[in-house]
Amino acid sequence: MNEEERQQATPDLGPGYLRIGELAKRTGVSPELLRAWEQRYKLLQPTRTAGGFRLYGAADEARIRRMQSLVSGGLAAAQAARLILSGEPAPRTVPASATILDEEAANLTASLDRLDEQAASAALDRLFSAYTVETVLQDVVIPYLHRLGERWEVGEISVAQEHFASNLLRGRLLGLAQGWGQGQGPGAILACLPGEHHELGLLAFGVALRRRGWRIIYLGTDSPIGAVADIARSLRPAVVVLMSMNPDSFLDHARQIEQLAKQVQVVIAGRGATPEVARHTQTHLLDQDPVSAAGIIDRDHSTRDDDRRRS
Amino acid sequence: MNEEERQQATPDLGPGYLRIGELAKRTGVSPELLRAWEQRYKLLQPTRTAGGFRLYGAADEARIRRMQSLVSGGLAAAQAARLILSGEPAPRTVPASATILDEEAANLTASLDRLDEQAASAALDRLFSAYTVETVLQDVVIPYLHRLGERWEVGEISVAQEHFASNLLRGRLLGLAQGWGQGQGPGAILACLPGEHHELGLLAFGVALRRRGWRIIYLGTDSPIGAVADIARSLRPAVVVLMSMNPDSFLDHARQIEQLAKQVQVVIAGRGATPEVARHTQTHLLDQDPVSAAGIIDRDHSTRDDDRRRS
Amino acid sequence: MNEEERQQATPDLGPGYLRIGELAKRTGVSPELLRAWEQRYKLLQPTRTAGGFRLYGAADEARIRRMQSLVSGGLAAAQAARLILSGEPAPRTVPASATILDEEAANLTASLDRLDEQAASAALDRLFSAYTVETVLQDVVIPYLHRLGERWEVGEISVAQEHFASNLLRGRLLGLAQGWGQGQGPGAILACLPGEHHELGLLAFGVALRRRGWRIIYLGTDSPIGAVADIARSLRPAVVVLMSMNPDSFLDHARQIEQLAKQVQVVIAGRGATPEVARHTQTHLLDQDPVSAAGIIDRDHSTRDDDRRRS
DNA sequence: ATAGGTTTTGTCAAGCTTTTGTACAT
DNA sequence: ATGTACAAAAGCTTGACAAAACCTAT
Repeated sequence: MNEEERQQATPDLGPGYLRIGELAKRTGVSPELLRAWEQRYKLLQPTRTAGGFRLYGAADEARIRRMQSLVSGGLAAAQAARLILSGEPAPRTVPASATILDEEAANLTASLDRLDEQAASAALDRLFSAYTVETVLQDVVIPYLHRLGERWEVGEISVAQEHFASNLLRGRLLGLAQGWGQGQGPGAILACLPGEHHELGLLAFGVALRRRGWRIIYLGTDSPIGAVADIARSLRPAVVVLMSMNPDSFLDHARQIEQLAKQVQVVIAGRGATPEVARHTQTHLLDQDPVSAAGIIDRDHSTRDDDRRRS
Repeated sequence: MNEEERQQATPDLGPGYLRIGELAKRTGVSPELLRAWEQRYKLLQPTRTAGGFRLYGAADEARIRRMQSLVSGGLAAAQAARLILSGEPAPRTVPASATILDEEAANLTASLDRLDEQAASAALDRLFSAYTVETVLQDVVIPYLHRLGERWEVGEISVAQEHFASNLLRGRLLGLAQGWGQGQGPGAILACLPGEHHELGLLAFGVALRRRGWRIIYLGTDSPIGAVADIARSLRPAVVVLMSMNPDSFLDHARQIEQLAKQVQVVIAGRGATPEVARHTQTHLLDQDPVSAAGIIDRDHSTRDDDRRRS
Repeated sequence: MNEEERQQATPDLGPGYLRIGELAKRTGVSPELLRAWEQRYKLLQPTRTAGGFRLYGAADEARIRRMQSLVSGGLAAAQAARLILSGEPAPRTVPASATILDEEAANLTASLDRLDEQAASAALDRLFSAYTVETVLQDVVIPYLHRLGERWEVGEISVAQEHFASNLLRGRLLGLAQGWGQGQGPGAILACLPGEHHELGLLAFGVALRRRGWRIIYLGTDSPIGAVADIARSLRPAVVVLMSMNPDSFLDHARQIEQLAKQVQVVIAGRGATPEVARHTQTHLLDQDPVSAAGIIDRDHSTRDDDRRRS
């Protein structure tokens, strides 16, 4: 049974539709205990079938969940029941959490390794709800990608695992990227050089930059310089970021890049972006991790802006 | 047989065209069970051939599928049938192929009603990953909050349910709000007037405004005007937004608000923000839903900005 | 009288006047059965020669073909005949109010062309909130992608526009894909062959298949067959889908694919998947649009499942 | 928690009828 | 060509049954 069906099956009206077994399965409270709570505290008053079976409704389910949360919060069952029946709001308990970061990071690695999408997504959810996007990217995602590359090179990991993990992370990053073209902030065009198909780092960079209020125009993998230049001319972004893992990629298109750099600020990134390449192409070099890089670009731009205003 | 032919073969009108074997093949429910459901629950009322063979129509097929979904969702057959028969006033209503938006929205409501945090979070996850933040806020969250309020007034919903839902949604909105003070965009100070404890609308507004690149300084519920004014003086935001559900709240602090409005653009929002209040306090009125409101504020600000540049 | 003579003996009484034997040969329905249908259901009312021979026209042939299609679609003969005689033109599933659909589709195209992320996202939101996922994919996204390809070939569109649009759509599809590895349904491994970097079609297929309850393991672009095989061995999916736009891609790996096809059902798709390739590699061919293809795979699997259970 | 009894629900079987494609005699 | 016959396939009704789920009470 999949989740949607189960949820569909819970209409929020009327007399009661769930038999005790299903209610038990849904809430995790045993049928015996459900009957006990009914008898002892009158917590529930299910309707009955002609034959005598109990039938519970959505309100009953809510009451049970409330009961669970109160009891697990330390209240005695009788008190919890009284509280619920009196209609008082619950004192909410806040589960405090300590250093989940490393734990969840390990979790994520393990989940991705065994192609368990659900577990990996859950781990990412927990991470994103406990830490800032920047922290998760910088301390979990990027390091993970590095290790993924290394493990792949050593043959510790199959291509399939690598693909699976990349695709899942790409999906999450694109989720964070949603709407990153909106707004009034400075614009940035992001592109991978022709032949380059690794885009996760660039995506992470884009997300981090967006978080600082920038407007992102994302061209993605394998983008011809000419196309980037066209767009740059019409959109006049504050910066163009070109990424490649291979230095030769940059050198092969050195002339075009240099040309582009005369019209707009061009920044090069990725393992292929070396000081030498930057010198050759008259561009700026970005060799930090994506999140720091976004910080630097942002700072740079604002100070330059400030200077302009001052003068 | 290909798909089109099969669909062609299922006209959705009239007396019925499928014999029991074919219906069984299509739905995966055995002929015996189909007859049992008919006899026991009157779930189907097929027409008959002269010789007595049952003939089913598309509506019957839909009913069977609904039945399957409910039963696989844990309902007992009798209850599932009752539900289907009760919820079907029109002979031919919409087949359950609703869009994900409606489906998940209904899902969210049901989950929140029965205090099922996990299911509610999952529904929100699906919504946020399938739709823009703006759409989810405008078409799901805000309408839900309205209905929540109405249902609460009518007593259709318990205090616990209302608290549960509010807290969960607040958590999600705060998640979206993460890092919203960063960046270079125009700043906005958001605050609820003293005594005002409803902040969800204001949060949604903040999120929408952030998505347009603004920098949000959020003071939250029950904020003294003096504190707002202090911060406004030091941070010089482009706009200050004051919210309250109660007109008197505004009027009680009219003088302070008017004073504040002389130093910075002040906008009032919430059900308590009436044209009269705006006139009294020399402020601007924002009476749309939070997402549209954010759009208006943003547009206003950029045009004013443009004008300034032009002049 | 031999065949030729018989035909010669049939003077042109006008276009399309057929005697029963010829009609039988054309439609594959035996003369006896044709007469039976005429008598029992009045399905046909052929004119007669002076000697009493039946003469059928084109309309009769059409009726027979319709009858065949309906019957092979599961209808009983009597019902099929009734349907045909009732004179309705095949109640096809009509796309609801095609106007909004087309309008928003045009909107989407325009937005994407001018790199307006916000507008494009909004258009997609409206589409997804008004129509089924299947409808939007089949009637908007897939056609759009086709046109995109064509326009790109003709040079009507810049590479940058193509990249931008692809990335945005990919983001949305991945959003819909969220959680698609979960659940209990049959599993499918999806991969593009080595060298193939177009994945949007495959993503759409995955989304559609997920909507039917399948569990998706997505390997994405440029996946070595070896990796696919590894995973297939350990996960034992119900089907493996390989996609490529280039027939040579398939042929280059024909041996590996054939090997894989011995262990698990392999289906090939994409423009490169030709009947010839399928024969060569002992795989099944999928040449419909992604959404229909998902339907076919799903039906195939359930019927095969049924058969197995029955035997 | 267990024991002993009841309800619910899917499945099966027996004996008979209808439907439908095909065969045969005139 | 016609009309009738026939047999396989598919269906109908009634009745029964057993596993699963549920009840009460100890």
